[in-house]
Amino acid sequence: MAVSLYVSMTPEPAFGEVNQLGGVFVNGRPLPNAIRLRIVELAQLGIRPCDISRQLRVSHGCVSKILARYNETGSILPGAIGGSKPRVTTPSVVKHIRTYKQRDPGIFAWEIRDRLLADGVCDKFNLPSVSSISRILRNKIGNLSQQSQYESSKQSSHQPPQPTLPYNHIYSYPTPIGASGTKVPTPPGMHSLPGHMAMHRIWPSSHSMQSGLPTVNSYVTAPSIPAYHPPTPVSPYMGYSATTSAYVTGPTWQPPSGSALSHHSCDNIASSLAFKGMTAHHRDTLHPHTVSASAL
DNA sequence: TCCGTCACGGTTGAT
DNA sequence: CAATCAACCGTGACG
Repeated sequence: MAVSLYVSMTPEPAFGEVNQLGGVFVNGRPLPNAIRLRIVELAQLGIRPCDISRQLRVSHGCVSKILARYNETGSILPGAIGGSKPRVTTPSVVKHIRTYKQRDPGIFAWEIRDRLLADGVCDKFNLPSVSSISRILRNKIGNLSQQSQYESSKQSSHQPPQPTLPYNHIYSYPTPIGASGTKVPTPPGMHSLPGHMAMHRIWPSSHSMQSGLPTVNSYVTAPSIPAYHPPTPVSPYMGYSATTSAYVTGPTWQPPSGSALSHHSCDNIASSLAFKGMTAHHRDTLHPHTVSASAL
């Protein structure tokens, strides 16, 4: 069912839906990291998934999924949503194209294409089309002199996180998940979490979790689930604030763009429990498609 | 009653 | 610049 809580008709996500357990969620969007974290923590305390489900008012399917993922990958974080993997324009290909272009600025796209094939950079299956190469030349290599590389253009380009950051980046993906295999060619072992700029915008979580693990009791002992709080148009997750006031000092829901982000680094949970024990390495198993780029 | 799984309707972001 | 597409999401229902 998931009663919809549209308050008036605001197009913004200043609403949520209520599941059968009375929990608030936003369809299509991940649960806040704070909730994910609590699911894992409660599970680690030996609380059964069904109880976690009831306590946090998250569907048991979701609890199951999050716990399963955590057990498998060590991450509480959701996967990378959206986007599509570069099918042919992998960083390696871009790099080669760039090299060709540097060596011969007058080179044609079709010549580049031939060379990619000839040099074994691509085979006939992943050979970029001429138009793709043109686009690469235009978009990614357009300014050879100042950009060192595709990667750097991707990563160093956002020095101060702009409010227009893509949503996905609010999550700190301490894993190739976010960078998921081919997306961002983050070398293994990286811990270049965008974590410091994570989550400010949306999820009300983790602000008050200054240091690592919050003591679980802070919410475990909460008066278990007062009657569902009628949500206000503020944050779809404010229902949680009732039981876990510690979590909800954060910003309320903001429209995904243009909102003034008050940035203090806050995504500590990612670094604390986002991974069991491990800090920055060993993430190979993380994603079913941690593919291809590894071969680069 | 618990829990794993999956269809569904949804969002997101690269191409 | 809009559309497309494939990734992911949590819910809810089934077994």
